[in-house]
Amino acid sequence: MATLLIVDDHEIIRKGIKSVLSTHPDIEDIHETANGSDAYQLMNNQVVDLIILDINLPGISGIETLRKILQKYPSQKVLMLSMHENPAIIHQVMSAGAMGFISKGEFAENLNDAVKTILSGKVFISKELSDVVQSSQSNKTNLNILTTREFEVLKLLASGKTNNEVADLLSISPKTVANKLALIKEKMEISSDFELFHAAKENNLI
Amino acid sequence: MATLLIVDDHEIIRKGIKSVLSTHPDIEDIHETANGSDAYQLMNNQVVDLIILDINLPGISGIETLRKILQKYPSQKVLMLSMHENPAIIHQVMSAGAMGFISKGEFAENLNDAVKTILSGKVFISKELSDVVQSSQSNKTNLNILTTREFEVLKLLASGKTNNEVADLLSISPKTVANKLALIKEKMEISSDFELFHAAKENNLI
DNA sequence: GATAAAGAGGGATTTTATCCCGACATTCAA
DNA sequence: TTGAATGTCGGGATAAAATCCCTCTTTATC
Repeated sequence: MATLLIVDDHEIIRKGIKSVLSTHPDIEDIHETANGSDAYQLMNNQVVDLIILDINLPGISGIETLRKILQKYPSQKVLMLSMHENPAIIHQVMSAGAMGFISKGEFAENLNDAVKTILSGKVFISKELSDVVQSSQSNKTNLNILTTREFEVLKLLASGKTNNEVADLLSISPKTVANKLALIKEKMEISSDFELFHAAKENNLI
Repeated sequence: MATLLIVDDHEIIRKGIKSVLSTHPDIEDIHETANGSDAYQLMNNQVVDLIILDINLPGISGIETLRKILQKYPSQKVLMLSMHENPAIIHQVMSAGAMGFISKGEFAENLNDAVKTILSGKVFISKELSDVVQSSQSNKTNLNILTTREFEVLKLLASGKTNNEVADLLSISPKTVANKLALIKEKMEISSDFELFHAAKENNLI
């Protein structure tokens, strides 16, 4: 028998998860919290076999929470849950030590499988998602390839600043900003501002 | 006793809704579909007292679905459901004839109230959200103030087209496109492209 | 018929974008 | 330790886009 902890700020999702898991035979107790700090708190006096952790949490993000928890409890099993299916993020959470990733779209079908797989000590990612991650490893649409300075420029631009404002903030010439932006676009294989915006958003820069 | 129809592409959400409503005494039957067309289909041979309709649906959007349904069944009670709390969208769905709006954040607390209120023939919006809508009526960050042509231009630009491409598509001068864009930004009180993309995305233009 | 609002676009100027280049610093391996 | 590679910063030139202001036509609306 296993103990679970569900961390998600939407009660509706928590109820949905519980409802899906209600048919699962091996679960004896399900705790829930609405945010990362509460989850971290709860773990002081409660051992759980598996944490189902949403990525988009208010306050401390799901990924930060994951890191914090694994730092203190390295063997803690965590299944990450996200609304979106962003390859870079999936890669990020798996590298950080999560035992599984599941998107809300495939949730209902795969959750019981995922829980069972992870409880038995194995990693769970649905075939569809692992394909997505695989194919994204080759292309350049992730931000890892950007230098720190490029990243900085992108972050400021993505937050709505103009070239000139960014130039002022970083004390460099507007010309440099424009040049960096061009380089960023080239590296990320992006042509329109729109795609750039999208990428920035996907990577939680905004 | 009432019959319900839940329309949401995420099974997890549908289960959550059902779970929350399980304590509701007046509901006898709950149907569910994953998209708008299925919902529309189902209504041919099934009368439901209330539809709980997600705004972000694959294919035909929730708002379009709402319009289509109300056109055929003008007295159909519909409670709209959204992940976000965008004043412009709330205003839009309520104007379109929805009987209520509820965001996934406040879902668990307010759903039973909302269902009860709407079934009794009254409109439901939580106090928090009605305040939000109220205060947004004064500022210009919604798209209702755009003319149809401006809207068209914005949609094309937001989809990643350049000024010149948009000009070609609409058979107008690139100059006009630029002028319209400036006007759009002014009306929406937006300075950067990124904010514009943001607004476009919030309003489901992308 | 007058007034207002929407659509289209010219003129001039500033800001960005694009591409290509050079200067300088750091890092890393031969 | 000396290249080679890479990162950072920007100039030059040209093209595209944005910005602000103004004119003109069409279409409602009163």
